[in-house]
Amino acid sequence: MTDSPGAAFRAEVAALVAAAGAKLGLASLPALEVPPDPAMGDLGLPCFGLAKALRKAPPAIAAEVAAAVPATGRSWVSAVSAAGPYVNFTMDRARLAAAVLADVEAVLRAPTKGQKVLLEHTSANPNGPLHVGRARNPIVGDTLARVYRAAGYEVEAQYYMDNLGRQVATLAWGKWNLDPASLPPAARDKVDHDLVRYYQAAHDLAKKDPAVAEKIKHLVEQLESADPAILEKVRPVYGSCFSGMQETLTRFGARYDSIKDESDVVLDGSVAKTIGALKRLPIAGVEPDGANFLDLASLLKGQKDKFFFTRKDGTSVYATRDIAYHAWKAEQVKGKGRLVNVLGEDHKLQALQVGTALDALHVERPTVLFYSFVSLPEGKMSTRANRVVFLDDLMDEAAERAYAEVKARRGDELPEAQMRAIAEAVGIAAVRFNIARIQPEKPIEFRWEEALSFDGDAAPYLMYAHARAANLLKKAKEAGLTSRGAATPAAGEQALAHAIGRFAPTAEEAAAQNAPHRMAAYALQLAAAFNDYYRDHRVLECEDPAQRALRFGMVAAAQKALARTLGTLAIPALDTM
RNA sequence: GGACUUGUAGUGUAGCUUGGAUAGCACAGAAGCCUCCGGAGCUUCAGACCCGAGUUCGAAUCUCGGCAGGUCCGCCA
Repeated sequence: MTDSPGAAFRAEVAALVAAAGAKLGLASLPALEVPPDPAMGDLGLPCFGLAKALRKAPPAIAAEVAAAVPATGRSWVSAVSAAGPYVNFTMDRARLAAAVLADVEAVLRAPTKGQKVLLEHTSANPNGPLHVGRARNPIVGDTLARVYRAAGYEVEAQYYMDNLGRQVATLAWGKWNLDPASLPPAARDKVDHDLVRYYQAAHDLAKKDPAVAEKIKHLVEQLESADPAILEKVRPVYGSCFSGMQETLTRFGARYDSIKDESDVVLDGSVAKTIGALKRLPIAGVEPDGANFLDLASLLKGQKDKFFFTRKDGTSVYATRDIAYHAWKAEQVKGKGRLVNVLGEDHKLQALQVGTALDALHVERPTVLFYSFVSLPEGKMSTRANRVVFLDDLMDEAAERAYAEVKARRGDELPEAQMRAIAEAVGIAAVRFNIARIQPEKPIEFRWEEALSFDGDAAPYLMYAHARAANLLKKAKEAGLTSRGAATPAAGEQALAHAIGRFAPTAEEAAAQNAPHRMAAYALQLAAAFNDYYRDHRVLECEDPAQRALRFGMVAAAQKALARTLGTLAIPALDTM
């Protein structure tokens, strides 16, 4: 697999700089950086750090280094120049533009990594509808999965079904024992909204009535031991709740490749095995009442030092089963990949405990991407306090507002059904993008106007750029245009090609840093680059056939690049909107 | 109280990992651009690194201390 043009260029510059450094007798060289203005070059070497060793002013050093760069071995480097204290290297952009024109798919393709990424995200308890506070998990997780794929990894996106434990037990007990007539009406006619009423009522009842609390506790115990009979009895309840949640996630564009039940790791003996292994660790200890713990005082600073992995009766806690689950996951990718988790910041301590335990067991720990909460101006989202925005409602509202926009613009030319379909795509993409573009560790205060914004740095801007390209291509094809016999790419083509060429490197960087929001930033840059080109280069009206073919080819390449980029963000690439 | 995390124009953000050349983008504001390949677009103007020390030739970026917001500190999940 050949390197993308950007990677090949960087490697070449590194080799040239190393050769120049050797000629001047320099042991170490500063890191390359990207100049602020592309007119200066594509990579620059700052010479400040060399001033002390050489006892010369940085600009003089830059001139010397530039002169020492060998003239041979230049394939992607078209110019080397000293600019003040920097040595700048310019990429052969005509060659890049030619590569984009010849085979844009090859330019967009990141080299296959031959590595698998098992990526766990969302994994919400199946006891009620998803709200916007939780929605950041599928957005970050699903986008990251798509970015990893674009970066050349094989990805399995997994949902960990927490089907043991109190939440499911409470839901099931409520469903079996409560009279629907005694419950408040469901917020909407959808199974997860219907079922959450039983969960809430049972939860409230357990707080007031010790007998109910005892019954639920007993059910939890039966579940934790993964009693098959009980499991089969509970499964239809949480299963139908999950089907409602899945409907929401599917509409939201989030896809899973697999679902792993928590009960599996109990049934297959992993949990028992994990408990045994943990007990044998040097840092393991036992309380007088029989509860087992790991003493993490020497490993975690300032946190709770005792991490309990069994109760006094010897049963496992959630975190113990999580360790067993991760040991199982590690086995799945052993020697051929790695684990990535997307978790809310409230799981930080728990992830630290699980990770530390995995280290002690010599099992590869996952890398974890934490996101901060989406809260309301009034405070943290809470269903019980009636301070919550459901994802279903947000998507409805987004689609409704988008419909108003489509209707205003295209009302007299498009059929109703098509306008509805466009509105659905635009509205949901806007909601996703408005969160996806923000660095995960930044807290977000939810405001309807911002979540639903269609202006500026937003999904409709990206979708519009693609629709423009697609529409233009359609007309060009009808006019019989092709990209054969194209003229030589000039500055305009080179600028657009440069933006297109950044796709694969951006995906690789975003994957390496677990930073899906970088893909969103890139998408805005690519769309802006296309809009610049579109503004300055008429295609259909171009008189010169060679120029026209060149422009057609560039727009065709840009359309493909935009479609690929939108795909990593789960934004539909519409041909018309 | 402790640990972790965030603080960038009026507002929302990028850049911080790997310190460097005019801190990028958008909304709102001001002024413009369709005899148009769709104006959900484009051009111009104005406006910001929480405070204070330190390290460095150089700090939005690294370190320390404040201040402010968020999260966590269950033999719950």
